[in-house]
Amino acid sequence: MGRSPCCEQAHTNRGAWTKEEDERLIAYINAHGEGCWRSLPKAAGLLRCGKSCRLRWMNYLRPDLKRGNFTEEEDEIIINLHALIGNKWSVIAGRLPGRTDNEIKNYWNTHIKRKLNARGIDPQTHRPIAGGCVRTAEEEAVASSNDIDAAAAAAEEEHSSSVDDGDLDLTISLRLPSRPFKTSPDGAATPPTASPTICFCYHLGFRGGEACSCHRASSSGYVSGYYGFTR
DNA sequence: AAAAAGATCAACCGCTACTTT
DNA sequence: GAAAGTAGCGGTTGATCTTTT
Repeated sequence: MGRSPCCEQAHTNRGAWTKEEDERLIAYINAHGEGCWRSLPKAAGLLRCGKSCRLRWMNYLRPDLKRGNFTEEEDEIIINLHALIGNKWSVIAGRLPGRTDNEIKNYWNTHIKRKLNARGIDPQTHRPIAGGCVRTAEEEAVASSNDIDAAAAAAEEEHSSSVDDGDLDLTISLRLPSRPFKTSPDGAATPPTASPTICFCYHLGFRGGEACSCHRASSSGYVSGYYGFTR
């Protein structure tokens, strides 16, 4: 599918934003609200692409942003959530009011990775470094689910003790194919079309505890992951 | 004081998911 | 159902700042 460029490269400014550009963007959004980023630059009189405007607003100009160092409490929340859901920076940011996904991503790469390494923990797997033993695929799968449970429990404990707006709840279900793979004349096996899935339903502390969005299953993936939230 | 190395973070790029036609 | 348009996400880059030699 073809995509048109998000902006006319030749007629847009790039690089650092000037004070005047910031002021224009703030004034425009204060007057008209967020929305339709593509047409915003023209309407606001900015020589920027919509993407750039959105990023600038979301990460630096929004009035509800919290600047300054991360607290120990925030560190632990980030670590626990990362153990649970991986590099879902926007989801993690959603649990830290005033923090942005970009800020958390940068903080993770510059501080927390090192912090975990210093603790002897692999930042990607959240397992002790220098394990040494080799697991089979089945053992790996079981171990992974146990790790997720542990991370969920840790995150829930952390969350309930430090964040005042809800509980963390993790639900994991596994759905295996109820029908066998089809075999084509050339011998190639193809999955059944009834979209068998392994469904991960994460509910990260949103009041109401709505069930996951499994009904929105990806049509392309045999294995799918979901995390659906409500406030 | 100057240069080099390392750390930080704002911004861009490419992609995917979602929505509309 | 397919194509096109848009918003948002995550990875990466590069400019700038800070620390070390």
